[in-house]
Amino acid sequence: MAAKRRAEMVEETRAKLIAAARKAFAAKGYAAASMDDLTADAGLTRGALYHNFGDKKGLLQAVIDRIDAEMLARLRIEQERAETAWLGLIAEHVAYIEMALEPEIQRIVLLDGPAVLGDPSRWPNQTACLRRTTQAVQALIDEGTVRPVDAEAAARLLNGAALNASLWIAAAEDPRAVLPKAVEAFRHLAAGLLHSEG
Amino acid sequence: MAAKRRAEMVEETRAKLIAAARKAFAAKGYAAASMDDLTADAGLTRGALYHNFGDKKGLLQAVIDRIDAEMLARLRIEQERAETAWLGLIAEHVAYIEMALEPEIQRIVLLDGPAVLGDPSRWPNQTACLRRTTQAVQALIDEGTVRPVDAEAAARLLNGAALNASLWIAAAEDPRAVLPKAVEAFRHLAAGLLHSEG
DNA sequence: GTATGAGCATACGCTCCGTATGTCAACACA
DNA sequence: TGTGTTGACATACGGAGCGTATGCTCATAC
Repeated sequence: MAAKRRAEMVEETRAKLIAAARKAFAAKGYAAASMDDLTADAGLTRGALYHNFGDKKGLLQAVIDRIDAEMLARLRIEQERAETAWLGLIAEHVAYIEMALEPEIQRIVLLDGPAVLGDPSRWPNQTACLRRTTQAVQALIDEGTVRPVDAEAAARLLNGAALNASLWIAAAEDPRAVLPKAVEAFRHLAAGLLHSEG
Repeated sequence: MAAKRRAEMVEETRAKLIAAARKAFAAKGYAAASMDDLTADAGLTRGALYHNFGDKKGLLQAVIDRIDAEMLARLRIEQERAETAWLGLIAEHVAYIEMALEPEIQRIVLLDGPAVLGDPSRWPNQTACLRRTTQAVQALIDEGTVRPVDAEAAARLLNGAALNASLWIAAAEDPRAVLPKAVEAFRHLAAGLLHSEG
């Protein structure tokens, strides 16, 4: 048990810090979360934090990267379940809307992330979710299902619509009641990208 | 010139503070903007600030209210120019996309605002822009132009799509080049709300 | 076995926010 | 016109938080 490898120790402390930060950022928001508190909560001090992540923003970036990876995995599952590529795209965004209902994702990834780190498309990780949507749209264009629009533009708009749907739902008194309304409206909007079948 | 009314003096200091805050928030972001600096820039001290706006968040709220009012006025103009209500809705959102290109609006209203004050739909002012869109959509549904979806849902999604389009454009290397792509994609998306004409 | 450096803790200074207190001018009223 | 009162703002103070500089400890290399 004792005498662990150095690399293992480091990975362990990094994981502990990310986990503690994730909890603190979700609960209090990035600005109100104290580095002293969250490091102590992980059984460490700010020294470990600055050594591993450089500064507070670096820690936020690490937390977001981790959450983004988890989101990507869940989207992949939704997409693979669908019968067609188009239905897969829709299913992904419905899943995106539902995921954004989770306070953790909303607060950290959708609110504080852009405010602190700038636009997601500039992040090092580039938001794997967005890349994935862009590729999916491009594939649908290539197969002739979707109008020949700019794939990245369409992806950004779809993600934006889904995102705001989530923010709206989350702020509603009864989130579960407005969710179907948002999903329906999203389906109609997305259908605008299809070729009109005359 | 001298011996102004008390009410005038107050309104003047409030205006000076809002103007200075607007500049500082846009340039450095809300978190990095120092209250000492921006009040000094307005020829005042933090005393005036806390007396008039309660705290830093109150000042941000006041700044956003002011910008929001200006945005609303510009949207109104765009809408009134259009020939039909539907085209007016499109024109408004195109204008919204273009407005969101301005760093001031992006930084203050779209990034820091939601992160600091929470979801816009919960703001006291309730984002006049959003209310306006909702009403416009409802009117289009009533006149039979738009499918019978939930008006607020559609409004949120449209605004969200436009917002993300703006963020994307602003982060692009050549904003003016991708703007038409975003506008085109938006038109297609929005068309999904129309009744399919068989 | 020792030297070296990584990994983390401790200590310090600086900035900044919010509040409590003080001061002065404008208004009300006699 | 003189005085009390209150609003508007400045000044002073305390506390918290971030980032850096420094110190300690142990694993790895040779």
